[in-house]
Amino acid sequence: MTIVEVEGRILRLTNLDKPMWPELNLTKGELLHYFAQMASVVLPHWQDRPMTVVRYPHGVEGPFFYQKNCPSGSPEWIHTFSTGGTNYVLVNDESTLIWMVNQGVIEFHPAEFSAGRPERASYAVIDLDPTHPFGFEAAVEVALQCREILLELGLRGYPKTSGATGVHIYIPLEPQYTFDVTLALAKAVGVMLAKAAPGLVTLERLVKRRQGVYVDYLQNASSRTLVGVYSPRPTPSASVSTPVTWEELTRVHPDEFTVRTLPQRVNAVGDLFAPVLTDRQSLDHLASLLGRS
DNA sequence: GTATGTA
DNA sequence: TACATACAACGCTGC
DNA sequence: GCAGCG
Ligand SMILES: [Mn+2]
Ligand SMILES: [Mn+2]
Repeated sequence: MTIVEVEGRILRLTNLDKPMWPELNLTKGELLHYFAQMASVVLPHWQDRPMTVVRYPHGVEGPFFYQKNCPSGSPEWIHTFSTGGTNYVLVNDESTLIWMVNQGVIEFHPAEFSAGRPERASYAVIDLDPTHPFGFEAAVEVALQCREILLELGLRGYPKTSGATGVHIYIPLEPQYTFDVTLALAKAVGVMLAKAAPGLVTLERLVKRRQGVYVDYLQNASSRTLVGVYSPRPTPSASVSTPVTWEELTRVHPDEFTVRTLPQRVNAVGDLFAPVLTDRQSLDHLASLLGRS
């Protein structure tokens, strides 16, 4: 056991040599180091967002479980937010982040709203999920189409890899729109994509009938979460959900962005998702499109 | 990974 | 003391 | 009504 001090708080870190990705010999200690390096970039994106996490106490090859409620026995300085009978952790500082990673958390899924305004979405999201044998390249093709459609609608979107084979496009918004509005927007974009690229894009909800890149517009709901930006994934490569520019989207592969490579990249290119925090857009000019659906 | 319940 | 168990569910959709 | 979905 190792005692560290983070932001003046004493943390007991356990099993630092435990392999979280045994195949890569990537330990919990190294994962903690990743988050220590990334904290200043990650925390603004997760601030005040009720957090769902996925824990792998024995590494990615072992069993996992989702966690929404702040567990009993957590430090008293952990901030929480209660809604609908669930007491969520707010990952608002580095000490909370480090404490959670020591608990075996690998995936962080922040809510799409802020605790301060739980009825209003911070962004709409276009979640592109390719089915087998379609892959990341197909998702990218749809993402680029999506960029054009959004621009025609007068909107700017910001892409990131999901860390698996998909792409997430965030459309940051003025915090005044409810989730029925963001759902209507994503659905309208999905319909336009399906029209522009039939055979490649699908809105089929039944997995066994689905073929192509699924536009998962139903992710736009207050009860839904998406893997957060800069969150690791329990993949063989220890990939990370990573913001990319539209220009590089066509020449990257999600497995090149990992727990081991991301700190260097962020030092080089900065936080490409920073605009998601500042470029808050209006949907008022789309009232007729989003009116009723 | 840790708290809690039960034998 | 030892061992088992919990740790998320919500709301919509298509049949 | 209920299974399927993420
Ligand atoms: Mn996805
Ligand atoms: Mn999805």
